[in-house]
Amino acid sequence: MPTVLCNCLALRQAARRVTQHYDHVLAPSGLKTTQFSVLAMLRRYQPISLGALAEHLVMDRATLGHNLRPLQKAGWVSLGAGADRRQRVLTLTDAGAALLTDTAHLWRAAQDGFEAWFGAADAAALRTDLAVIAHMKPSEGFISMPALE
Amino acid sequence: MPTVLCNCLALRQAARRVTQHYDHVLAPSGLKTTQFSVLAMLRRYQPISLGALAEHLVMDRATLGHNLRPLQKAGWVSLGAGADRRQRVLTLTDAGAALLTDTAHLWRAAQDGFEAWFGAADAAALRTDLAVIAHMKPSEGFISMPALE
DNA sequence: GTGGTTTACGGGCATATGCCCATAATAGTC
DNA sequence: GACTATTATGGGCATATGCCCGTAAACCAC
Repeated sequence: MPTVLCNCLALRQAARRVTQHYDHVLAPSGLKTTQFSVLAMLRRYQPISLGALAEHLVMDRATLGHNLRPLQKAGWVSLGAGADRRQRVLTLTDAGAALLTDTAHLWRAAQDGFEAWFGAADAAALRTDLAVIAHMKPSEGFISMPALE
Repeated sequence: MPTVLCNCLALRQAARRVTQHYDHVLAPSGLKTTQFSVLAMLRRYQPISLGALAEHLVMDRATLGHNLRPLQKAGWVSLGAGADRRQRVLTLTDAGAALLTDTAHLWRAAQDGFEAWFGAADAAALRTDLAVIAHMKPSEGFISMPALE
């Protein structure tokens, strides 16, 4: 088993492999894993601003903005105006909600397939570790810009 | 601590966050984390074909082909012809090797910064898990295309 | 209420990721 | 040796990722 020393490379490699698996299983729905994640998170928190949803997704605001483009074009997501006229409030359209419901069993299959191989308990423990990493803050000691400049 | 149920989303979120950290620290070198990984892996295995290097990186061949473009343009990587005229044999140029040497301390700083926060032993254990995931094969029971089609 | 600061987005740029298909070369078969 | 199958790569397409900068709105003094 080849292991790499770099924590970042190890994470990216694993993410690539697992994304391939989920993408394959989700393919019949026409959704990619990232898109499914956006829609699922949106369903949970709608109505919500672009920035707030990006935080939930641990994603750059601009990235989410770009990723929403195909979802709007497909008619799954609606961008309305919020009370604050700077904000754009996101909601799931009926078509988006229906698609999410229809795709749930595919996600379940991908999730079950992975956990059957890796172990459900191991997967849960791993997710906990990953959540800690995903939500770390520089103020907690994680140094993004060390004394190198 | 918000945790997500989806293993894939958890992995991608953590990968995004950690990539940001490494990218920030590597920024003075002009290299992104992915580019550093490609150059480092190439140094270790050169001379090597595109396909073989892609396997080491757990990356799609076409993706590596695209990622090599800016590295060639910058003069860090050289593509020569191999014994098999289908193959393109990759080697690190002198400039590429020098850049890698000069950037090593930045990668070390990023690595140390992460491990100081997450714990070196925990990070090593996590990398082991991630390596298992990155190198899983469908034949080992990981079902990429389940009985859904 | 004017002016400076912060916040929220969008556009542009570059890279990252991976699929599909086409092309070219090798290998295998008879 | 010709035909087929496999392998290695490149080009095109679409999405993913995140930076920077500009614009507009809200907030915050005073």
